[in-house]
Amino acid sequence: MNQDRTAQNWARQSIQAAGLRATSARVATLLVLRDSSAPLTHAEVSDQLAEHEIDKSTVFRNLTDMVTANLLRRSELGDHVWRFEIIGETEREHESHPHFVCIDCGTVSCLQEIQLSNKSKTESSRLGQVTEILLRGHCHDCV
Amino acid sequence: MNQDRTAQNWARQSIQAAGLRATSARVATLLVLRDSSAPLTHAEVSDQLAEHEIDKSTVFRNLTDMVTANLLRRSELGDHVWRFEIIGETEREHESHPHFVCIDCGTVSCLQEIQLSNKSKTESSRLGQVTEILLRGHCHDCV
DNA sequence: CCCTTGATGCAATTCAATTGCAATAGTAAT
DNA sequence: ATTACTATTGCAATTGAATTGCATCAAGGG
Repeated sequence: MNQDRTAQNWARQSIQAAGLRATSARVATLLVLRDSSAPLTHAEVSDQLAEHEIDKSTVFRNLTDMVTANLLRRSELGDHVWRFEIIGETEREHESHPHFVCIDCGTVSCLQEIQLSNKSKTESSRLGQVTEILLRGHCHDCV
Repeated sequence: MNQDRTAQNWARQSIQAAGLRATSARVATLLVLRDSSAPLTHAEVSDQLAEHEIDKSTVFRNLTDMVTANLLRRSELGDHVWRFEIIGETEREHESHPHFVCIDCGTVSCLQEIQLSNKSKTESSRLGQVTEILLRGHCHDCV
């Protein structure tokens, strides 16, 4: 209970800090994702929030709003379903570090510094300006 | 013309070798993908085949059939759209080359070889086995 | 407490993906 | 070349997630 109160305050503050109104639907959404160890699909979040009688279109809009506000990350694991997960406080600042996504469990890991070899840098710069590097594969827990 | 004939024979043989009937729709589909320097979406393939009066559901079924038959690779590059590309003869089916996706116009390009620096390789291998590398950014046309 | 404006619920819509089925066409056998 | 078998096709219809319109509601600054 006290725990819940603390968590709610945290959620409330996070949401407001991101410039959004701290509605009960958003607080509930954020807490669901906070308590999940893996990214959740829109449907999974919706299911969990159904008991709170929150409409799925509201869930959808809130998820995308919070992605825009940089509270959540939306990722695609290769199965054509969007998944959402909390972006940790510490990583929120530098948004452009490389990520490793496990295509089995969906876990997203942040890499400190990924460098391309010089040759690869040359080749990719011919195409454009690279702003994001994403590695996909199987994490050690899933292999 | 002679060129076309040769290409058609190649397509025909590839399809039959994969255990499928070499229908004109499949030959045309395979040639479209063969002549593309980047993976194409189902819609893009369909558009190109519209002049041959091939139905989009046929295109869809053929694409997935050829994926199953290991002639094509279906991949998801983070924008929630399936793309299809030829699996090169020399490529093993589980390996894929890196892609560059323009986050403005959505254009996808294939890269020959992207190498991570040694340090980065070490760091990523700590997390798991990397099977796919994806670069995102702004292509020259969009900057 | 009021007011403004963002957020919500519900219904409706969009759009790609997918399926059912009768007609058609590719292949191997004759 | 003809036949027979069945995979494949075209078309229409369906599915289902994603998305929007709009009237109503509520968060939070003043």
